[in-house]
Amino acid sequence: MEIIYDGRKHEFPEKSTPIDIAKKLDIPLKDVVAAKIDVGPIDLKREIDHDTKIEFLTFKDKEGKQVFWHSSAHVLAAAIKRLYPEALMTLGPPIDGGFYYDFYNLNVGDNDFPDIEKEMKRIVEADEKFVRKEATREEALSIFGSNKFKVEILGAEAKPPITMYETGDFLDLCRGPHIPSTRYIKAVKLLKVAGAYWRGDNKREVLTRIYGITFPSKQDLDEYMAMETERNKHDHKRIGKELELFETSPLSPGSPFFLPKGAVVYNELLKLAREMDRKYGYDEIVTPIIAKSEVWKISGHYEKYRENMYRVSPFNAEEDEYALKPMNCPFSTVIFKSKTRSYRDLPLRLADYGMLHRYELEGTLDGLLRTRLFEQNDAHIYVTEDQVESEIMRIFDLMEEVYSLFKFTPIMTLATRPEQRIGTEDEWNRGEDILKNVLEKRKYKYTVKEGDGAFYGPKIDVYVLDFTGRPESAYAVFTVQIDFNLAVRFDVKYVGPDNKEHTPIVLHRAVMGSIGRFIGIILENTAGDLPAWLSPVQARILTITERSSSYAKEIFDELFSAGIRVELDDSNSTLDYKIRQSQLMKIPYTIVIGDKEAEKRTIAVRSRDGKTKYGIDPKEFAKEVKKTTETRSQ
RNA sequence: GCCUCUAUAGCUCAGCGGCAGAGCACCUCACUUGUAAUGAGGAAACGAGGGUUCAACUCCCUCUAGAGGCUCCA
Repeated sequence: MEIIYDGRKHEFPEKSTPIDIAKKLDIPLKDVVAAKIDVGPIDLKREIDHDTKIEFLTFKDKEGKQVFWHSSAHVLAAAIKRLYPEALMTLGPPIDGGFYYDFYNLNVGDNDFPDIEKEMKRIVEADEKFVRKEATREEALSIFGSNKFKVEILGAEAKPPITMYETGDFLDLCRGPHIPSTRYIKAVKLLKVAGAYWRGDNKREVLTRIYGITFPSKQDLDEYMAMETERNKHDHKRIGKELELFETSPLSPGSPFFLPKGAVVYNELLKLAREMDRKYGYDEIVTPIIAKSEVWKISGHYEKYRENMYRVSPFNAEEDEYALKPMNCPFSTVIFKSKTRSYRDLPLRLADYGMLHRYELEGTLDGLLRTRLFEQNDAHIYVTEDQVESEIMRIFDLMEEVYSLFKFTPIMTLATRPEQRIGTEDEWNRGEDILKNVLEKRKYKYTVKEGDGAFYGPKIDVYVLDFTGRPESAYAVFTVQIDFNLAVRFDVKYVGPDNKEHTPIVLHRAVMGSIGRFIGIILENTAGDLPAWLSPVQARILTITERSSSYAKEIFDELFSAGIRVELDDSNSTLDYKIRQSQLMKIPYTIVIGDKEAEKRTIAVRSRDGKTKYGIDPKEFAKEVKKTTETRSQ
């Protein structure tokens, strides 16, 4: 078959699939589908619209979803145009979970959704065809000239011929492709309305962004809604409240208050962090939480980061300004410089778990995941140039050991040189090469974020997905950064084998992002079913009647002195009730004590999945729990 | 910081321009129970400050806090 793409003819075997074509021409699959409209049938999961004979991908394919939702965005825009003629259309792309469309000069809230949805359904039921039209730039400008956003698009990126799609009385600039007709959209749901900046630039116009999702059947929508409900169960803020782990208070917005149970989890993770750091050759240091702002002026952060710092003046205004530290970096230099260092001292690994304060903007706070106060399991490693790679490998060894304890799906990114940066091109080249090299050697899948590095060096970040696997809700948990800046700024030197002074390179790393964030991520991933070693209460003892109270107390004492985190519930409510409470608190082991147990001096152990074992020896149980706690097995 | 929304009891949620409602949790009493909610009774709330009104929890404004986005970010 013959395919015309970009003005040139390409010859393909008759049975070529769009995937083959996309690969050969090195273009996105969806463009092939668009091109294919004029080409004729190709063997792929597909549907053909019986009226238009247009072939399109089914909703089941990822590309098909994108096409479907993109078309839905057009339907939304068409509905808005009818209901709010004064609104200006801008852009409306498909996204991972649906689509959005940005409007200028539109003021709606979610209470308007029912009306908009109704209008969309009207368009859907009208069975409007998506008709592709072509125009020259001049023709397009005459059509969209009154819309400055469309004019900007036409000026900036659209290459002639300009393509437009018409749906009924609605015409929009669009590359396509689209589904043949609106009638394939069987279920419509608008999700949320949000403000967004034109071109993502917070100095440009604020647009009204409406998010929505559509499906080819009502049933798909129902499934989606069920999934959303399930997702809600994984919300760490909810879980934190229900399991009595942490609170938030207007007394200190953005700073979590860990309750006794939450503090147990917190400290268990700190313990893990310390054990790992010890194993991998780190020394822990403890440094001030507040210091003269001078420090950040030297480091360069003051210039860039001042707005996010908690700055304080002591009693006399003339005194130097102080600031709560937003990062630990500069303090490790004081430790390094406390004596003359030799190349034999390197790598020097200094771990610092200091409390950090960053005045994050109000709208960005998010439970434990984004806070104003947090504690990183942070470290700074001073290395010579030829130690950089092996040291980063070692950091990843540590990371893998920690992450193997959790069922995480990590996403890795390599962030490269930003526009505003310090250090030589040569340093950046070498730094980025080393990071790339490490990623390749470890066979990690990663994406490159061009220009996203720190001003002082490139970095690798690791994000963890929540249980729905949606990348937009991923938070960075791990980071490793190469820093060309710190040692220079603070005049840090070591003596090399040549008996001359050299400037070390500093590596920054954080394994858990912050302890609090890590807890949040774990809660989202487990829905609160923490592994026994991390559970604030590992076992709860329930009595069936008051007759068993004294034996239950004996068991409690025994487990407690064995170091197990145990609770006793000998209240006089029913067993069913107590079981339910224990289950709701997600306690790994529920121990039931009745007459039979007291008589035989055993316990009955119910695990979280509802399975119960009777006649267990309490000593054996204690031993088992202690072992799983120490080895951190599931 | 920007956009939209929200704020009623410890929690989840009703409600209305004219006396504040429920379920769970809590307290008391009864019940003494074998693997996900025993029954009865009781105590407990309209985020803060202005304004409109005879009257505001309800309408308007400001503030504070929260949710979801945007911009940021461990």
